[in-house]
Amino acid sequence: MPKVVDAEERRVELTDAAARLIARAGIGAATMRDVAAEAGVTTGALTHYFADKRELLLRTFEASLDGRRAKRPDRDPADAALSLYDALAGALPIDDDRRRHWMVTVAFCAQAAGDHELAAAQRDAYREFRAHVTALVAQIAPVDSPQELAERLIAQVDGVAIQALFDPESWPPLRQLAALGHALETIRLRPPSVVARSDARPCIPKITA
Amino acid sequence: MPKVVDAEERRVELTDAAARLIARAGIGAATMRDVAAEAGVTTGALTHYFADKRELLLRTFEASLDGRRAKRPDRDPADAALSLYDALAGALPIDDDRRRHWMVTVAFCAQAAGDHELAAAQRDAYREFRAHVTALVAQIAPVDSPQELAERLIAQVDGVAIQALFDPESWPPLRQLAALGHALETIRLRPPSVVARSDARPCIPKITA
DNA sequence: CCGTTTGCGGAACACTTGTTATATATTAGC
DNA sequence: GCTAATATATAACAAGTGTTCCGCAAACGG
Repeated sequence: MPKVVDAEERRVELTDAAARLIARAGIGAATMRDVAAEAGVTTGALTHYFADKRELLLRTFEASLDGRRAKRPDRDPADAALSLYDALAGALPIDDDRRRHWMVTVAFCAQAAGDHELAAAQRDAYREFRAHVTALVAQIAPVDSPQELAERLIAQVDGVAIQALFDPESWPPLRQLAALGHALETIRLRPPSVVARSDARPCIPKITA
Repeated sequence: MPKVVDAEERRVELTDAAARLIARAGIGAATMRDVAAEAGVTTGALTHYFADKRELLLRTFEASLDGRRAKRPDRDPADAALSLYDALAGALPIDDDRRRHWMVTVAFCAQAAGDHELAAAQRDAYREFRAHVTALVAQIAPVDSPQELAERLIAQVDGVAIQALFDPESWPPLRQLAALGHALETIRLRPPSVVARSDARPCIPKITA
């Protein structure tokens, strides 16, 4: 056997370069040659690890997802409130990493239009995220529909993220986090069942009017 | 003078074709020739009305914005609540028109990465929308910060829209409108006296920005 | 009716694209 | 050291790209 090289690790390096390039110069600048150059190789290496550009893009998106998941701080799994906060904060473009992931996501969405398989990947990623947040919400607040509450939280965060992406001046990180904090307050404030429960984990103060 | 033709109207026809194509097959399929074909002309006509492809894309985005604005039902301007509902519902992909606009927006965002001018156009469009919604909110609910409430409403709607775009099965129109309705309830449920924002302690872990 | 100006089809151009094929270097097992 | 297999550089290719240019048809002002 020849030169030993972890193919999967190599793929990560390449998709990382692709992500960097996409975030910096847009999907239009992400040509095969340029991605290869960004990774410090040539197209020969690229085609060796990816069947075609479409697969490169798909893997780049998935690798970006995995990267974000891996970067979630591992907290005490019993503390669902903190985990929920981490999950939602992970979707805010408040540092280069998260901003990069959002750029990749936007580029991927644009490419997914008219491409059934890419669209399915995007949809499934969202569904998984929703399931994750829903489970956390269910642990914290036994509302009648944890899924709807989770969707509301995700929508809130994503909406802020979209605006922050192209108007960072109006949305400095602290402001984004403040918006997230406000959204999380609703867990304690709105559902009457939660207000009644006094044993709810008191990470966020219960506000009594 | 030669054949009389309203240049601006012609441009709208062309950008309309571009928008249709982008929504149907993605930004990648929106080549000069294909856009021309979609409009029933050739590239000669396209280049006659737009300096280059970049300008075509920019105008397509702006035309899509204008088109949506024009399609807002003109209600009694005194009824700010209805106007607010219209404005927000206009951002939900609940019919072909609105879905088309969202597809154009996503494609535009993807292209705006790394392009300062396009990014500015996207940002300004958002800011204008925010100002509009803020004004309506201020008319309805005299909260301490109508802008923050407006931002929250917009974020909620946009977040739902993003998810609905690529997972329409999970987000039929009625469900999207239900989410909007729920978001609007907060205006009446949380009057300024109850909000009590000043003493809301953020007992949430800090994240380095 | 004529000259001029505009609208636009159509082809040509220069270049970039994704992809494929080939050559070379590198390494593991024997 | 030989062989075989892999990793990657390099070059070539065909298709498609945005853009430019030319030419003709149409229609207004005179």
